[in-house]
Amino acid sequence: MPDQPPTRGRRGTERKGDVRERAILDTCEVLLADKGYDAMTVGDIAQGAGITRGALYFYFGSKQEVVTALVARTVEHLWERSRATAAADEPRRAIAAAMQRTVELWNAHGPVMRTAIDVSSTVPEIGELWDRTADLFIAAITAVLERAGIRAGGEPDQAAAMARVLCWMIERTFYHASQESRENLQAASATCEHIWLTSAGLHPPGQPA
Amino acid sequence: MPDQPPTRGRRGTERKGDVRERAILDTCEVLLADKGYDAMTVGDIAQGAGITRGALYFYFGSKQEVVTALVARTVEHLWERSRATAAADEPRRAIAAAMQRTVELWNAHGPVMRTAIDVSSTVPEIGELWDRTADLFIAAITAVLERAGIRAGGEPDQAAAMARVLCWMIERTFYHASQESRENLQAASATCEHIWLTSAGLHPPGQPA
DNA sequence: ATAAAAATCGACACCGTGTAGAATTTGTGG
DNA sequence: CCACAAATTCTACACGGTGTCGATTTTTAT
Repeated sequence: MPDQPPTRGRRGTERKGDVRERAILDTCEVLLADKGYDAMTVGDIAQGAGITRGALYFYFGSKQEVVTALVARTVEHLWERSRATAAADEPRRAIAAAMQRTVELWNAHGPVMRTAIDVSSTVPEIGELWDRTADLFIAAITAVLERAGIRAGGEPDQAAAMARVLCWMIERTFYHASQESRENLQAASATCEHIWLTSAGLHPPGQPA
Repeated sequence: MPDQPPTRGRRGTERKGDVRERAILDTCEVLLADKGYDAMTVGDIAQGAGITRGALYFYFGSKQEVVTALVARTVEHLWERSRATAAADEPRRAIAAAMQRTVELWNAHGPVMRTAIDVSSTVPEIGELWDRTADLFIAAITAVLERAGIRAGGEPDQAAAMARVLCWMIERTFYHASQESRENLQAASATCEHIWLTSAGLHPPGQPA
């Protein structure tokens, strides 16, 4: 069991291995951006981190585990920030804020996000991680839609169904746009926001004509 | 085997290899649904088709080529049917028809479609195939949006931008829903259609309340 | 019937993965 | 400083899947 050894004061927790582990994850992120998931070999990661394959297997049981840890580290970042602006703000403002935060995350970690999506179907752990993240988003979108009065449809959870679809729209759009350029991502985000607002029945603020 | 052995008249072009090739592709589709892309080995495909690995490599140069051919065969099916209802019909009817056709394709070949998406980033040929298909869709959606008068926005191609986003929305939603059940897919399709209509400014026909 | 083309097979080399055990470093208390 | 245990690293190996090659058998056309 990972127990806390009698840590002196506060700094006893910085084992050499912790640094290596971070180095491995960092290298992995670079390689992911560089050559992609399947082209990236365990040997590459080890070499980038300054150790041999054998040593890497001391920290992670497999290539998948490395990437899983990297994805976890990345989306965790998102979960915390998500809790902040949960369903507090005014709808239009909440939407804009959420989109902006998401754009920033994709700008900073696009390759990791894209890889997570790509391997979600083949690496169960990553799939679950991603699904949980999506559920968070869907819940947030649902909240906004309901506040805008969307129960209209026959089924009781019309808002949830729409939220799910809108979530996938954003995911997939960001997936593609983040591959092109930051400008593209920003523009795509605006388009998504527009459709989201329209679907919620909220007219875009400064709409000419 | 339902084959015409008499090479009389016109049927001389039915080489034995053509049958095998189809058998390989069929087996591949079954295995894709059964164990997924990476779990599926070239040996598995060969065995399912009743030949050895070595023989399979006479027809296809690699596992990727097999899957590429399978994807091509599947989406080709779509291109033809797409040309029929190009931009002819009345908007609302055109949308409904397109969605229904797409639902049917995903019901019949869900695993192939999902695999195509999954490996699009790692198998360039499949990526191109899929992008071309998406472009077809985007063009069709753009046509509908413009007919509904969507140039409103500042940029000249607001309709195209929205169409792209809507296309990805449908793709991703179908990807997930087709994994669950036919009912789910049908329901998801309805939700997508609703958002599409709303984005086009066309009120859904039988809307209560 | 026969020769070219088409199709099939078995064996081999290559590469990446994951494991095992030995060897080395690091931290700690006597 | 020394010894000992835990943490860390290395080298070597076995396994499985891929793709290639040359030999061999089956089809097909004449």
